[in-house]
Amino acid sequence: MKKPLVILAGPTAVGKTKASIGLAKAIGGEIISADSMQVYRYMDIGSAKISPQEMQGVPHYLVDVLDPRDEFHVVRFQQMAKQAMEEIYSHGNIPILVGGTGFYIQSVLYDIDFAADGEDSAYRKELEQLAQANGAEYLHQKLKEVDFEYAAQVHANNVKKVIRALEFYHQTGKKLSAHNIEQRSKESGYNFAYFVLNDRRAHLYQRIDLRVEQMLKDGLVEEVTRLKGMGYTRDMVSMQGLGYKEMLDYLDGRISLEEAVEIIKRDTRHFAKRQITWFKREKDVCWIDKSQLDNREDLVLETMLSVLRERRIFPCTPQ
RNA sequence: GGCGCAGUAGCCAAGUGGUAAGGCGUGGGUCUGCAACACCCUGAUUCACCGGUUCAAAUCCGGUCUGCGCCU
Repeated sequence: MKKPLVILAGPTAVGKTKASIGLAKAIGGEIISADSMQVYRYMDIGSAKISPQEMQGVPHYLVDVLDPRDEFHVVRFQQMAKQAMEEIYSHGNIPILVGGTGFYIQSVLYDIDFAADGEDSAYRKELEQLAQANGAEYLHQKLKEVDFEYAAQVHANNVKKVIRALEFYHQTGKKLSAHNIEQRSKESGYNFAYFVLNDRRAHLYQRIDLRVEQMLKDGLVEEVTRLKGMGYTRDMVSMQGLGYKEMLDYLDGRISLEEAVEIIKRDTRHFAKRQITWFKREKDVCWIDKSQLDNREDLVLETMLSVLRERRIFPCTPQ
């Protein structure tokens, strides 16, 4: 019997957090954050982290658990999320995965096997230097020799991905392209419902702008100043988050505050667009368009509950 | 009213006789260990309008309109 799993995803600033609380309370769920920034401590404003009051007693996992110095990536997320799910199941509750990082969600939903053991930083560095010295084409050519199919898929300019594919081959002796095909064909081991909360593009963009303004009022500059003072620097994954890297640029005098704010707004819009693109090709997704529900939270919740009942993830309580 | 300068895609903008660079935005997409990352694709049958010169005009000439500046 497959275990139940509820997913609530969507682009940044649609209102996932708010919807997630109502949902959790309605079905007796506990929330696992699928967010690459809210895991970090001290990064509250810029990551739009849920506050303890907002949680309203609903248990949350993977929020505030890492130091900004720590590395965070899919594999780590997958491990931590699975562990949290075990705990939630042991309580007899339903885990709700809430967040906007599609890749992270996919990693647990389909239990993707990332194979190999960790990264080979020495080898990576070597490849990076090769790319630097001989150009991206050169590295892409090398990839062609070991994994023609993957090389055909990935653009030579996408050095990061080319390096990973080469590293994968270096570590496992297998082609990443073959591995991907294998993983892609997997069926989910969960009885799941995958909701994607969405809104009209123009309205979403408007919300993003407003939210960035609000972050400023809430003290984003002060937050980043504090982080900088604690010794966190831009080469850390955490400091590459939206709103953080731009504020560091401002604090270092590279750009004005106005420029930083404009860049944050623009890049957040770009980000939201990319998120939507991701969810569009995800299969078995249930889209919930807020604009078609008059932006009413009760209707959003009711829509989700009816799907859950239909799939028998959340049993209809006998009247 | 007179003189001068300007008018090129949603915005910025190159091009000054040979068949419309580029950037930004927008839209679409890729992604299987950095994913709030990285990367790819994406507009002008036409250069304010009308007419003329020329084999050929965004580019030259005349007129009209609009904006800006100066003068009266």
